[in-house]
Amino acid sequence: MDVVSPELNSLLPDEIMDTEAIEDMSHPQPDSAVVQTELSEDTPVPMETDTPVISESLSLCSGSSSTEHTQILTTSTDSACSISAGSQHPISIPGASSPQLALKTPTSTTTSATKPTDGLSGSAVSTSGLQKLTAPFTISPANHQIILNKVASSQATEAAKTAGTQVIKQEGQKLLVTAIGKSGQPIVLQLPHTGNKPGGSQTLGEAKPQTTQFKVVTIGGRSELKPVVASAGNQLTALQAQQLKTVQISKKTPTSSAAPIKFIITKTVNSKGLSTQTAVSPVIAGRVLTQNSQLIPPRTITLSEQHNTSIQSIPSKKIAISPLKTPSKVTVVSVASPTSNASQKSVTLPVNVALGQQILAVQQPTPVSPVKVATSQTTTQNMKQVQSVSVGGVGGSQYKTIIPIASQPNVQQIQVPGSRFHYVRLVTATTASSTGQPSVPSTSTIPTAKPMVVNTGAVRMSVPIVPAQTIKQVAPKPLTSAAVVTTTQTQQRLIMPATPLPQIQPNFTNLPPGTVLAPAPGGGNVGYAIVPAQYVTQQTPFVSLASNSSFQTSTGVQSQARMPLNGTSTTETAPRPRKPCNCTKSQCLKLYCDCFANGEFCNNCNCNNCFNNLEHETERLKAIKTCLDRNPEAFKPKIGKGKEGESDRRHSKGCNCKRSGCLKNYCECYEAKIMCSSICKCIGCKNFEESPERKTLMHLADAAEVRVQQQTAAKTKLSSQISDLLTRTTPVITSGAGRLPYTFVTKEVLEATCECLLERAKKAEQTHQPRAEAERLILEEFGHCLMSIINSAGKAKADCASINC
DNA sequence: GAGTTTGAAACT
DNA sequence: CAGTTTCAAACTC
Repeated sequence: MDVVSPELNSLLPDEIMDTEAIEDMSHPQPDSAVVQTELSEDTPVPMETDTPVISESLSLCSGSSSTEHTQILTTSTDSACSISAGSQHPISIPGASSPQLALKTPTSTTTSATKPTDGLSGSAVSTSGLQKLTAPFTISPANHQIILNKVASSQATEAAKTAGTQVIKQEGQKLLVTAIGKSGQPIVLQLPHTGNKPGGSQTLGEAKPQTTQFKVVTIGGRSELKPVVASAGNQLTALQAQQLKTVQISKKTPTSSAAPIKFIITKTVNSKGLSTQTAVSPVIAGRVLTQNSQLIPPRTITLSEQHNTSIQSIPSKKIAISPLKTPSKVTVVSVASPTSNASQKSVTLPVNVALGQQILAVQQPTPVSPVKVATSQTTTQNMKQVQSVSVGGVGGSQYKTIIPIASQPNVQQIQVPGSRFHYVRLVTATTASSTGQPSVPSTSTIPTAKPMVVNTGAVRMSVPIVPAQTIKQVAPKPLTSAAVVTTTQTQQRLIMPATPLPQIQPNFTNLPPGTVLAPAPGGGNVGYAIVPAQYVTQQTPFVSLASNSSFQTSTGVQSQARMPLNGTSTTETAPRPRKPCNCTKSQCLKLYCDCFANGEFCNNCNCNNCFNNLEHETERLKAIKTCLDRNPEAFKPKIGKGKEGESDRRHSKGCNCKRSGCLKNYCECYEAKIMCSSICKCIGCKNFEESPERKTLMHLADAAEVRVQQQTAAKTKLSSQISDLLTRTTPVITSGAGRLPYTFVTKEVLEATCECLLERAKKAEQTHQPRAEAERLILEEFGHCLMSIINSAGKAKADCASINC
């Protein structure tokens, strides 16, 4: 069930990691169920919960009962990893009954939870030979927190540090678990299954490994398949600004041991973001390992949180995942399940988790029910179920899709021209015979494609990162789309980072697309690849795969991807054709390079000394880190959501044009076809709503576009006519008895046709027709000639047939 | 296609 | 943070 390797966890940026363990329950409880959490034996773990969001939702709240082992644990170093109070954290797990498990912080409607006296207290305990949570903890519903160190004093903290223990401290309305453990020492929290205590929190009972378990918080540590594991790596302390908070949620279905459901939700929380950053972009990575049983209803897990700390002042508002808040959206899609068969690989997304502005869509093998993504919009919006995964770049918005990769299959990195991101194809090197040729009619071949086979051997997921030298880059031709190829194998490989760079802690949300997150070593067999949603939407029939015929495309993602997003059809989100770069000095490792800036590998570019490829993965990663250090938003789309009342889209930083009047493509605003906003620092800007120059340009551009469209339509029509002609004549020619001679279009016929065309041209010239009109007339005449030829051919065939009869 | 202009990115 | 330099794309001829 591991999702992110410790190494990668260390690389994860500060904004996203919020470790929350959520375990899907085999027997979902009704509303207002109390989630029973246990850190260890006799050690109750308070659960911050709240009222249920909707019916069929299981609320993990202190005032509710639950049979599930659920734990929300945040480990971070000096950072405030929090489950925002006042915000909902609904989690819905697709299932047959479609129950939803909702994690919410107490709202104003939850009176019981707001009573400080309702809090639980106890001692955090951890075993398994790992570090223990020795600090006492307390559930403080009033603060919407779980306080493990009830003595949340500096002395306690220092003592905990000295003891090398983990301290969960209270900080405002945040659930904070400070990982101060020894470096590399994982914190293991065992959450034995216990019964529910409806109506309030309760002391946790004995641990029951056989029951549902949670795997919580793996930071730097190697998470094993233990009930609850919380580990803190020393890498976290390397950058205080970047903290990790990881929650891994696993479920064991009592009814089906073979179908455990495990969720891993990771999010880094930037301590700075608590105060200043407005665009905390948590990343949720979830996966349903083996939820193959048809008896298990798909469930949707939806997590919502307020990602903007400034909103914390708003009490008990359901904030959430507002795609509108930022253009970035991360979709986590579980591509395949180890036990799923071919049919199961397709289509449905069993679990969709929307957290913050990201959507977690964990693909489920079972196509039983439609995927639901519960997204709670801003404060005025409650949970909103939408189709999952249908994400796509809109107007520069960047949507990332994290696809948990089924184990075993190799990963092929696919460069799709025109796309902002890299695509990762999962292939199974050992199942070539089973997978067969992709079901994609390859209208375009990829002779130059370099299929990247990441090591054909069985590679355990304990190998967090595939060495760069073991992979090759796929370079499909333009107009081709890559496909995520999934197999039923149990292992997988990943692309990036190809070289472990523990010292690098890139912002996970800002990781360039194409990054494949490695699962935690030894922890599981699933990985996550950040794949642009565009990729999903670009699943076109003419997807051309590499020469390796063993690859098999996953149609499931395709179908999902075609779903419109925000009312925008996939056709509207068609990626712009990426132009090849021409970098000469930057080695394509600086943001000067559009390829690099877009998170793409250079492909079919004209650059010199390019390092933006897998062969220079190390340098590339360093460059990414450098860029992120310089600007954490470096890889985020520049065109984001504007403030209310302003245009929907605006440049995140604004332009600084001085001489172009912001009416040339030098201006990033104009290039993005948006008007300059108040944040622009441009001089002599003419790119505003009422600008006559802008209107003129717009009109000209529109006229040009219309003309291009007309020409394209004419060409298309002509091509179609010619194609139709060929299809109608070819059978005649090659149909044996009814065969017409190839010489049907004789020299005389050609000459006559040319004469007709010339005559039409002369007439057009004599009548002083415009050139375009003349061309149209000539083409029209040509069409008539063709039709005459066709008709004659048909008559000849009929005559021939009559003679034969 | 070469040269110029431009503004973002990088650097100091 | 401001000024300067570098860089590659956009643009012009």
